[in-house]
Amino acid sequence: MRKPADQTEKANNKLRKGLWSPEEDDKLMSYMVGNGQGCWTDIARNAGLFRCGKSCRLRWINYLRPDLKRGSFSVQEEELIIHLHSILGNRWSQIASRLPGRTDNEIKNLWNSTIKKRLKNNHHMTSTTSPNSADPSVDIKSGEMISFQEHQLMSFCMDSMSSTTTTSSSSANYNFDPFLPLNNSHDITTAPPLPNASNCGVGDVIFEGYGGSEHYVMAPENDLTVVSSLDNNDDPTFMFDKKSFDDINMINSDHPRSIKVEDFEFENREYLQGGQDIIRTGSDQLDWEGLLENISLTPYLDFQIG
DNA sequence: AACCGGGCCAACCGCGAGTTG
DNA sequence: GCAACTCGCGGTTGGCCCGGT
Repeated sequence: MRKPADQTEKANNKLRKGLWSPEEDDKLMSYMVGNGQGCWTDIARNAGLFRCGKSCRLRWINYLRPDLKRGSFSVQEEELIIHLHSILGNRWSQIASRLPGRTDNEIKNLWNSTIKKRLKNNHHMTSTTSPNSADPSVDIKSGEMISFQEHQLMSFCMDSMSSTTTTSSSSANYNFDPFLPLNNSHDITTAPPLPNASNCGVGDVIFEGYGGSEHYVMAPENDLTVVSSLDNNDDPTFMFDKKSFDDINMINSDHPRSIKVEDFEFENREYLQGGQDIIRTGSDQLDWEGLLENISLTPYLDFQIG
C-alpha cells in the first residue's frame, strides 16, 4: 500500500496522491451516483476531491463501481483468463471485458502474481522432466500425463509472456484451439494428428479442431487457401460460411495485410462452441477486438454480481 | 518475539489514441 | 493542420500482510 495522502496537501491546494480515504470514496461515490460519468477532471473538481481526474477514474473503475465482483477468483475464472490470455496476450481490458465484475487491474495482478509463475513452473517441470520433450504431444507433469491442449496452452502462454501480441512463432507448426474450453478430459489420444511439418512452412495457417480439421496455408500474399481436409465431422451442425469470415475481413478492410478467405467451411460445431480457431499469419495479427465484437465465440462467464 | 522474504494489490506513471477548439 | 486536453491502457512501483525461520 502506498502512504496515505498528506492532509496538508489539501491546504496547499495540491492534488492528493496515495491511498483513498473513506471520505474521498464517499464523495466520489455520491457524486457518481447523482451525476453519472462525465469528464473526469470536472468530476474530481465538482465532487470536491483534491485528486486528478485520472485518479478518480481509476478509483471508480477499480474499486467503487457498483457492479464489481468481490472476492478471489474462481478456478473457472482463472481458466478463462489463461484461455483468453493465450489469445489476446496482455490486453487486460479485453480480457476483463469478458469477465463481468472484474477489472483489468485485478486480472493483471492475478496474472503477474500467480498465474504467470504457475505456468512458468509447469513449463519448467515439463521441459526438464519429460523424456519425450521432442514430442510435444506427450508430456509428463509430476508423473502424470497432461493433455495435449494443456501443453500447447502453456507453451503458448509462455510465448505471449514475452510479447503483448499473438504473432506467430515460426517454429510452431501446429496450433491449438484457443477458444476451446479447457477440459482435462481431452486426451492426447483423441487429439488430431499433428500436421506434417513438411507441409507447413513459415507463415502457415492451420485451422484445427478435435474431431475434425482442415488445413489452410497462408500464401505469400497472405491469402488463405484450403490445402487439405483431413477428415469430416459426423455432426456438421454448424457452418461457418464465407460470409461470416468476410464479415471479419471487413473489420480488417483498412488493414493492408488483412486476411482474405476465398472459400471454406467449418464443419465442426465444436470449433465454434468451444470457440474460434486461432489464425496465425506469419507476421500478421488479426484485429481481435473487432473479431471478438462481431463474433461471440469466446465463452463468457455469466456471473451473478454479488 | 523478531526478522525476513515473497505474495498480494492499490495506485501511480508514461504513452498512444481520440477529441476539441 | 496543430496544439491542448482527455481518456484508456499496460507496465511498474511500493507498502502491507503473512507464513516461515
